[in-house]
Amino acid sequence: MQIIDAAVRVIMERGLADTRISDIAERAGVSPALVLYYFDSKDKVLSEALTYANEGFYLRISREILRLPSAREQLIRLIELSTPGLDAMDHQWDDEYILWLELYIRALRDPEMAKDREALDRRWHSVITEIILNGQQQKEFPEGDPDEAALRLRALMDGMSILLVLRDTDMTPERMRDACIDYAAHLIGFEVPERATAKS
Amino acid sequence: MQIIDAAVRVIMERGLADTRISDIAERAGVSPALVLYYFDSKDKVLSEALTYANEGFYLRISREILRLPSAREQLIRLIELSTPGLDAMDHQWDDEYILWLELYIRALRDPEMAKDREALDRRWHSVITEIILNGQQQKEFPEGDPDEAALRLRALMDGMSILLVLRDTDMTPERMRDACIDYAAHLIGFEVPERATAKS
Amino acid sequence: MQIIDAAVRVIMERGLADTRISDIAERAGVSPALVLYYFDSKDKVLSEALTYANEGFYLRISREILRLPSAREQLIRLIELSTPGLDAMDHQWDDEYILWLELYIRALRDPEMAKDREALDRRWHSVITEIILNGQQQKEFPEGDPDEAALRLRALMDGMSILLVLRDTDMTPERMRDACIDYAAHLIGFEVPERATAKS
Amino acid sequence: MQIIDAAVRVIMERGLADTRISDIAERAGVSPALVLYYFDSKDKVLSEALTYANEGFYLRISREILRLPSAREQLIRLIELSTPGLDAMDHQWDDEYILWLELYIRALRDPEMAKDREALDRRWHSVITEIILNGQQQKEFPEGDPDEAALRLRALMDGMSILLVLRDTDMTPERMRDACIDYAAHLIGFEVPERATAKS
DNA sequence: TATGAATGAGAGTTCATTCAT
DNA sequence: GATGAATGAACTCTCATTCAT
Repeated sequence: MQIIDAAVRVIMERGLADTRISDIAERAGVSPALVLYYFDSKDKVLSEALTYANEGFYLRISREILRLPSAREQLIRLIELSTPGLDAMDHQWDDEYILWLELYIRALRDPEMAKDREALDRRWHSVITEIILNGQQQKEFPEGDPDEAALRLRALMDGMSILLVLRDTDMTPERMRDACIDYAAHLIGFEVPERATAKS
Repeated sequence: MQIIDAAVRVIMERGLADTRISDIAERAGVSPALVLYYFDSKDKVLSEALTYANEGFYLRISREILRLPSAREQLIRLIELSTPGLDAMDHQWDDEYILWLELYIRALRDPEMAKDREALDRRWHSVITEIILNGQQQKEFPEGDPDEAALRLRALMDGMSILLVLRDTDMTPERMRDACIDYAAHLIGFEVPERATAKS
Repeated sequence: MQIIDAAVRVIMERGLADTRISDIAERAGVSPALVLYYFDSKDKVLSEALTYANEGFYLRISREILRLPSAREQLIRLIELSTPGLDAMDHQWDDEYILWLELYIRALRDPEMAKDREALDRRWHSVITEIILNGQQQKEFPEGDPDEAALRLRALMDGMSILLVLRDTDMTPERMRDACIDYAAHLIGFEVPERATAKS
Repeated sequence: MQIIDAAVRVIMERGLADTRISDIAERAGVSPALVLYYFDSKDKVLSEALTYANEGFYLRISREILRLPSAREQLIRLIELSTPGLDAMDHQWDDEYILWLELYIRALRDPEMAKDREALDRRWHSVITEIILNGQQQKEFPEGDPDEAALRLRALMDGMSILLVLRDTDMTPERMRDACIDYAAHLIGFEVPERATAKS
C-alpha cells in the first residue's frame, strides 16, 4: 500500500526512532491524520512496515531461488541476493538490511516485535535448511546437520551485512559473497566454484 | 564517572532512542540539569557513554588475554570473553553487546558516530590480527592473511552475539563459542582443543 | 428516531462532554457521517437529544397523572414518578435525571440551551402549579401561593434527585419520596397519607 | 497557589469540560508546560482545583459561623452564606456553586471524584448536623433527628442554588434564603425571625 | 440516503535545554 | 558545583466535519 511503502522508505532513511508520522504522510502524499486512520497508532504503522518489508525480501529471494536446478547454485544465489550492493540491477534494496537491524533493536525491548522477529528469522532459517536438506537428499551434499550449518551461515551473513550497510571501508560486497560461499562450502561440504574465489 | 556509568546502564536497559536525560540523572542520583552541566548536550552524553563502554570492553579483554602464553589460547579466550552469557562470573556485561548494536544503528546516520564506530571496530580488529600475526611469527599458526581471517571471524562473532542478546531460542552461549572456535581454527589453521568440540 | 434515541443513551452513559458523534453513530448502527447528515452539527444532535428526552419525561408523567382523581394523589404520584429508582417496573429511566444535570451545566454557558432549559423548567413548573391550583379550586387544598409552593417543592426534588443519581450512600428513593411528600403537604397544606410516613 | 487559583477561575468561566491547560496557563501568566510541571496531568489540575475551592468554601463558612452565639443564628447565617448573590460584599464567590455542579457531574463517572464528592458532602453535612445537635443540647431546639433534617435542608439549598447560578428568572437570592430558613425552622422546630419573612 | 475516505484544527504531553539562585 | 523553575518546540493522537461516490 501507498502508506506502508512510504513508511518503509522513511524508516530506511531516518531510522525507526526518528521516523515521524508526518514524515510518512508527507512521503505518501497524504495528511498525517490519514496515516492514523488506516493504522491506529504510530507503533502499528512501524510494525506493519517492518514485517511487510521483510515479507518482500523473503518473497523476492524465494522466487528467484526456486528456479535454480542444483542446491549449490541455490545456496550461492541466496548468498548473492542477500549481499547488499552486489547486484547492480536493483540497488533499491541495498539498504534493506537496515530494516532488519532496526527490527532487531526494537525486538530487544518490545515483546510484540520480538515475536515477529523470531518468526521471520525462523522462516529465513528454514529457507536455508530446506536447500541443504534437499542437496543432501539428492546426494549433492554429504550428510550433516543442516540446522547447525544454517545457523552458522546465517550468523556470518548477518555480521557481514551489518558492515556493508555501515559502509565500513574494509568491507565490500564481493568480500562478503566470497567469505560466505567459502564458509557455506566448508560447513556443508561442497566445492567452491572457480568464479567466486577468483575475485577474492 | 558517575554520570557516564549511569548513562551506560540506562542505555542498556531502555535503548539509545528511549534514553532521556532525566533517566540518566535519576540513575546517577543527580539533577537533570547537572548532566547537561558536564556534557553540553544529550548527544554528547550518549556518545561518550557509548565510547566509554566500548573502551571498557576492550580493556577488560586485552588485560586478560595478554596473560595467556599461546596465541591459540588467546584467541579462544577472546572468543569466550566476547560471548554474552558464557562466563558465569560476571553477568553484568552479558548485554554489553547491546551497546554495540545501538552504536551501529546510530552510526548509520550520524557521521560523528560513524567515525567513532569505525575507530572502535578498527581497534577491535587489530586486537585479533595482532594475535594471529603473533601466532604466525611464533610458528604456532601457518602462514595466511590475518586481515581476512579477522574480518570473517569478527563477522561471525557479531552475527551470533546478536542472536544471543535477542534471546533467540535456538542460540546458546556454548553454541556460539564452539562455532566461533571451529571457524577460527578453520580460517587460521589450528587444532580445536578437545573440550570445546565435546559440547557442540 | 433511531439516532436521537442512541444519542440519549450515550449521553446518559458517557456524559455530554464525552459523547462523540462516532459513539452515537455506533450505538445507532449507522455511520458517523449519517448523523451529521440529519443533524447539521454535533451541537444540534445533543440539543435535540436533550429536549427530546425531557419531552418524553414530561409526557410519561402527564399521561399517568391525569388519570388520577384527586390533586393530592396526583401530586404524590408526580413525586414518586420523579424519584429515580423508586418504581421497580421501569428502571430504564432511573438515571434520566442525569440528563437534566447535563442540560443545566450546558445551559450555564450556552444561551441557546439556557432558553431551552428555562422553557422546559417552566413547563414542568406549570404541571405542578396546575395540580395545586386545581386542588385549591376543588377545595381539596387551602388557599395559598401555588407558584411559591411549586418552586420550593421542585428545588427539594432536584436536590434529592442529584443525590440519588450520584448513588450517595445516605440517600434512598424512599427517603426522597417521603421527604418530598412531607414538604408538599407542609407547603400546600394537606394530610400526608399513612403509608408514606410509615416508611420514613 | 497561583496556578490552582487560575484553574478555579477558568473552570468557573468555561466549565470543566471546556477548560484547556492553555487557558489555565494563560490566566496564571505561565506557560502550559509549567502547569504540567507541577501537576502531572490535566485531570490532576482539575481535581485539585475542585477540592481546593470546596475547601475554601467550607473554611470561609465555618470561620464566620463559629463566632455566632446561638444555633439558630448560625443556621441562618450558614444559609445566607450559601446563597449565591445574597451578600453584596463579596460577589467573587457568587458562582462558586458552579464548581459543585461540575464536581457532581464529573463524580457521576469518575470514581476518584466520586470519593472526593462524598467526602466533601459528608463534611458539609456534619457542619449542619453539628449546629442542630448543639442547638438541641442547649435546649434551643426541640428533640429531633438532626441527620434527616440536615439531609432535607441540604437538598433544598442545592436545588435552589442551581436555579440561582442558572440565573433562572423566577429565582432570587432572597427567595432562596427565605425558603430555606422557613424549611429549616419547620424541620428543626424554631421560630423564623421577623426580618427574614418580611422580604419574602 | 448512506458511507468511506480524507483532512484541519487543536489538545495534551514530553523533553532537552536555559537560567537564576 | 548543583538545582528547581520555567519554557519552546515537537509530536502523537482525537474528532468534528466535508466530500465524492
